[in-house]
Amino acid sequence: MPSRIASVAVAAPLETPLSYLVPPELEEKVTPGMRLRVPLGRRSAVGFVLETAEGNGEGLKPVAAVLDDVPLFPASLIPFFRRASAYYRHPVGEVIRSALPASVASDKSRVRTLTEKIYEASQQSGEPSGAKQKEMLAWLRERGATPLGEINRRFAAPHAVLARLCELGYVCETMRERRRDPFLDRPVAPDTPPEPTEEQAEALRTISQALGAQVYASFLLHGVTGSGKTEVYLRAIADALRAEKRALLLVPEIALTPQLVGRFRARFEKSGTRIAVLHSGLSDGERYDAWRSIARGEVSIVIGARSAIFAPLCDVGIIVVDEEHEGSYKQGEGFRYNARDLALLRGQMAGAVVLLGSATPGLTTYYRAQENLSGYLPLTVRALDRPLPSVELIDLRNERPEGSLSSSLCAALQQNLERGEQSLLLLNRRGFAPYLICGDCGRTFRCPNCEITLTYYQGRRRMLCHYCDYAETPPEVCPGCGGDDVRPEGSGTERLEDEVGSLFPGARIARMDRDSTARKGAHEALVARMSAGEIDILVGTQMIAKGHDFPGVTLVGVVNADQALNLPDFRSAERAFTLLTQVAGRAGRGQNPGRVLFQTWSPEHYALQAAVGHDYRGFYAQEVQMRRELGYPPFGFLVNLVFSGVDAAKVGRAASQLVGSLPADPEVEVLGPAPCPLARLRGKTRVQVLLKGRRRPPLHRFLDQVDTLRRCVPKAVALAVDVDPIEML
DNA sequence: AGCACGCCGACT
DNA sequence: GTCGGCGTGCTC
Repeated sequence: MPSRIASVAVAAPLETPLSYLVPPELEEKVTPGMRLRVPLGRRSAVGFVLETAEGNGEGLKPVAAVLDDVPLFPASLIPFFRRASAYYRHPVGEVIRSALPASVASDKSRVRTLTEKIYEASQQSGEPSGAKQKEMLAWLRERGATPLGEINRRFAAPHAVLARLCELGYVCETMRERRRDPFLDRPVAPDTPPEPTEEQAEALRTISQALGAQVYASFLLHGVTGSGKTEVYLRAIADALRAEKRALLLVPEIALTPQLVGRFRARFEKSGTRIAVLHSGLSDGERYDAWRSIARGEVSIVIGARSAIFAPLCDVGIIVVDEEHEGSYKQGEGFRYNARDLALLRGQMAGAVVLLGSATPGLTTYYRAQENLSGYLPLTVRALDRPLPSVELIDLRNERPEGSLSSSLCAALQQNLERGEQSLLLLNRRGFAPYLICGDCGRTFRCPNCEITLTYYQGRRRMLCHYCDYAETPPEVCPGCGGDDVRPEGSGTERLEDEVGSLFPGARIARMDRDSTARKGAHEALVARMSAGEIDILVGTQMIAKGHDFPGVTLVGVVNADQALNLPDFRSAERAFTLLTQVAGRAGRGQNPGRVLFQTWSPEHYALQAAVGHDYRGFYAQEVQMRRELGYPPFGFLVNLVFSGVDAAKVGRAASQLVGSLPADPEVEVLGPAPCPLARLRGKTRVQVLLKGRRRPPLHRFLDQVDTLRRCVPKAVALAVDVDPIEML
């Protein structure tokens, strides 16, 4: 006898979905996108319905319960989840679980939907007799539907009055699901859209045409810093909304500031367009509310970081990825997806326009545009015709400064202070010093769990590991030789801040890095102080290079421009060029022209030379040649297999064994096993095997072999498959 | 991931 | 003899 069968992605590392019998009384509710409780072995688990069909239900267990009233995501997203799962070699159930807000994915922490009472003036004309009643009714008539919370804020003890107004029929009371969203609480004034420049208008015409065609198209919006990419996003999205479509905007987490959200609200809210903001600062409840609201179709624009690519939005017309080159779009563990790449996939599957924006596009993105695999929309002119800042290199080999700052950089800072203009100093390293060393015996202090030195923090008198939570108090005397000359070596932002403080005693100095912005609101506060001109010199890590427009900054100094170049990674030149170009772009955004100084030991390096000349094309030409010769992206594709476990011998054995059993394949190069650059992390030994292929399909077929062989990897060794890795530390 | 089964060492 | 160690394998 045929029965209803549901294919369920269980939130567990199972390669395939499981089939369950749908009891007749649940048939109506078991539809794609629904969350279920299903029996799994001797326990039960959460699962997501992928599809249902008629079939032979013999031997199948029945669905235990349906956990939602409405699906958590539209059925149209399911093929997308499946493709993402196949591409990144990660179980579908886990893919869906990491897509959903944490509170929904497990049913341990159950989030209750908050409701609130809404009061609205009815059609009934006339006036009540009481003065208080009159006042409140007039207020409600003017405001429209108002939640009780707001009425409470305006009127003291409104209950009796409200009840009477309802009784008389002047006001109706309804319940509504409450939305909690800190970004959307503050009022914003509508903006006046600026007239697009010629280049912006040209880009918008092209995008508009693609939107009209209602088929997939991708574009690179290549705009120098300050050229007005956001205005293009705003207008392109407005265009999509006019065609009854919805929009998704991805931004790097750091850019998720009130400013950006504010610009979108100012542009769209007056027309009643609802915006949802998904960001890491949301509580479980807030995230859940935003998600539900999107799933119910109440939202037209979703703004969010990486994971927003999975937002349950229907009828997506346009997906914008701002700062598409950013590494933060790649999730570094678990389900290791890249939201930028998934944006292209989702756009393809939805027939949407995908707009990738950057001043320094990722090499692969630019290559795709060169090969006409996507459209190319250049913005070369800075708004208000501001010139690009002048960039100079300071050769540290000639200067050999005593502290971190060369005399030229000091002089420039001094000059800027005298003029009353602001400066940024970039040093991409947190803490006081990267390590402590004993001056007598040379002993350094390492993390017992990780293969790195402990970073010294002078303010806190602590040594901290930046990878695990390990912390210890620095010793007074060297535990090895008893010497008392234990001293910090090298410098980080904390030391630089001190140094700058003693060089310029009168200056107002602040520091921006992950440590100084850990507290909620601290980052925002620093940005506000900087914008208000209350800081003369801002010292910081790459955080200062991103997302902010400080018009008062006319000098940018990079303390160690080589740092990014010396990482063991084929992308180090690209990363250095991007960082330097981005930070250089912070100078001279206001009235006065900008000046940028890079301190370096290798001034001849092409990444530095290109950054000096604001020469993306020059950098690209050099870099692409190297990539072509070595078969790196975009001329080849990589998959990194990372083995890790507490027992070093087992990890090594598992890796060698797997590599030994892999069949020879002319299309795939197997490099390794070799220790990861961070050979030990959080107490686990890590070994990697890098797979390299000139073409994607054979490489992915090869991964089927890996999937088969991974069954032989003992449980004590974890194997992570990282498709298109961007950091291999 | 759980959770059980299973096959080897020191205990009532 | 059994309590429990964790290595291996399965979950519709």
